[in-house]
Amino acid sequence: MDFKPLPRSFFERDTIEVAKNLLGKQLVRRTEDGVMVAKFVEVEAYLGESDPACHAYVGVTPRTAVFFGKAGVAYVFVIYGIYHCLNVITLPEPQAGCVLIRAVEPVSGSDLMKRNRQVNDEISLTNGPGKLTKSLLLDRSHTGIDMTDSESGLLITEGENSDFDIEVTKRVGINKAKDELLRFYIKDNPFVSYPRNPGGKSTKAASS
DNA sequence: ACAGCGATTGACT
DNA sequence: GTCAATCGCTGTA
Repeated sequence: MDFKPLPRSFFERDTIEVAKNLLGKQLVRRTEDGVMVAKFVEVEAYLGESDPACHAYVGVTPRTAVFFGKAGVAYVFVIYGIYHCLNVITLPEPQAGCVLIRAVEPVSGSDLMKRNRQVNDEISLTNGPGKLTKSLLLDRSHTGIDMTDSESGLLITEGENSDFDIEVTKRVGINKAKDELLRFYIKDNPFVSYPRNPGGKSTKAASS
């Protein structure tokens, strides 16, 4: 199976722009057991050194070095010692920023995802940041993978359509900069995680 | 070396 | 609605 990844220039833009434009695009995950494809339906923007909620707020450390490198690279971290969260690095080097992938919708390979996560329910397969990483077999070892490389085991491609509304709300589960409206998701998509729309606004999908 | 904490989830009252 | 699981990262010593 051959996939054409989005170019690095797509990710070398303002983090909010990248976040909104990632909705509807597709994540391709290749493993020894098969290929899984999923559509981005919910994301959050983390704005780098100026954003108290962003890991890169503390500057360059062993963990955050990847933020200051190339855009389009994966950053996966462990949360609560149990779950993993997938992010995509944004902005031209050496600026820091990332987009957290909070939910995706399976496009193909959901049988493999079910096996990876030991569940049968389609919705609960990928409707949360810790759930989708388990379904797609992602962990810290994937930090640094270039998702603009067609040979990569993890890459991002164009989506099927961009005909949807985008809703905007506060980010979920954080204690710093909690009022910033930096969570974006596809309106009415069943794979979007809780909470649905706590005082959010709706806008038309941005093209590209 | 070690204490405190966290971009979550699932189980339980 | 509440709460615990569990460990990598960071700051402090």
